[in-house]
Amino acid sequence: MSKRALRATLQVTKALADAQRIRILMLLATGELCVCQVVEVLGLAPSTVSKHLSILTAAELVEMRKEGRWAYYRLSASTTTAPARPAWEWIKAALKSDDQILADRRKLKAVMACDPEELCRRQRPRSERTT
Amino acid sequence: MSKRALRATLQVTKALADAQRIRILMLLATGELCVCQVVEVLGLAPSTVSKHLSILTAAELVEMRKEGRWAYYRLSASTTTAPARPAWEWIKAALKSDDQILADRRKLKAVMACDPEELCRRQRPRSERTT
DNA sequence: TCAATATATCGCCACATAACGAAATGGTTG
DNA sequence: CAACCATTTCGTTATGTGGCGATATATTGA
Repeated sequence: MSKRALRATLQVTKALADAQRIRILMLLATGELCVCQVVEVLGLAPSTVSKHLSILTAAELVEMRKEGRWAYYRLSASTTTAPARPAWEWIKAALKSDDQILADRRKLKAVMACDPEELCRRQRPRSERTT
Repeated sequence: MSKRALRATLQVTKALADAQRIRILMLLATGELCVCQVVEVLGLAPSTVSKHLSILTAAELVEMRKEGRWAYYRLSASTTTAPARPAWEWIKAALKSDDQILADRRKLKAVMACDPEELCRRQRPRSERTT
């Protein structure tokens, strides 16, 4: 935390400077989620969500756990405990009653109701009809 | 703090997601400065610095005071006291011993030694020779 | 009023970045 | 092994943003 602190700090602030990534963090605040669940709530392409998650991971705001074909993401220990925590607490508090965030949470509840298998099936490209 | 909190929050995180703006905030942490002093330390064009300051002002991280032709900027009350404060405290602490930031502080000390009039004279375009 | 001047705004250019679809990857299951 | 599948990586495109110089604005002082 001496030479290149600015670089590291900017990686975090840049990660936080995007609406979709904030939405993802707020979703993960409710607990661990797999990629397809985030995709379903945000309504973005899987590749896009994956990119956002990799940016959050690089900034150490988020951690990943692989289980078979599924990837589960959660807030990292450093987000909830380490130096960056105050920043995160501020954002979390500020957005507690934001319309978009509340809508996301409602949608998440619905998404959590059906299992990931079903979600992924729905997200598959339409071009897979018959061969 | 209910409907458009995300928009407001993003304005702050985006303002913090740029190296030059962080450098400016860290300079202002030492006290009020006028534009030409910031220009001298950062080594950027006055118009560029002015833009950065307006972005910081829009995010309410910084406040301005005009005195004659000079504009003096300082950290805003909301930066140092309001909700965003934890985020700022985190950044300030993280960059306390960053090389770039330390270099800026050293340069600022030199810049503070001569008065603004002199700084502005040096910053004027060379094309003003004779008519 | 007019010239000088500190800062702000505007127009432009170069580069960064978010989004997507297509293809690659790594893992599971038949 | 081969088909399948969730996720990631890659290539492309559209938009956003930082930088500068030129110009505009507002203030001082002659």
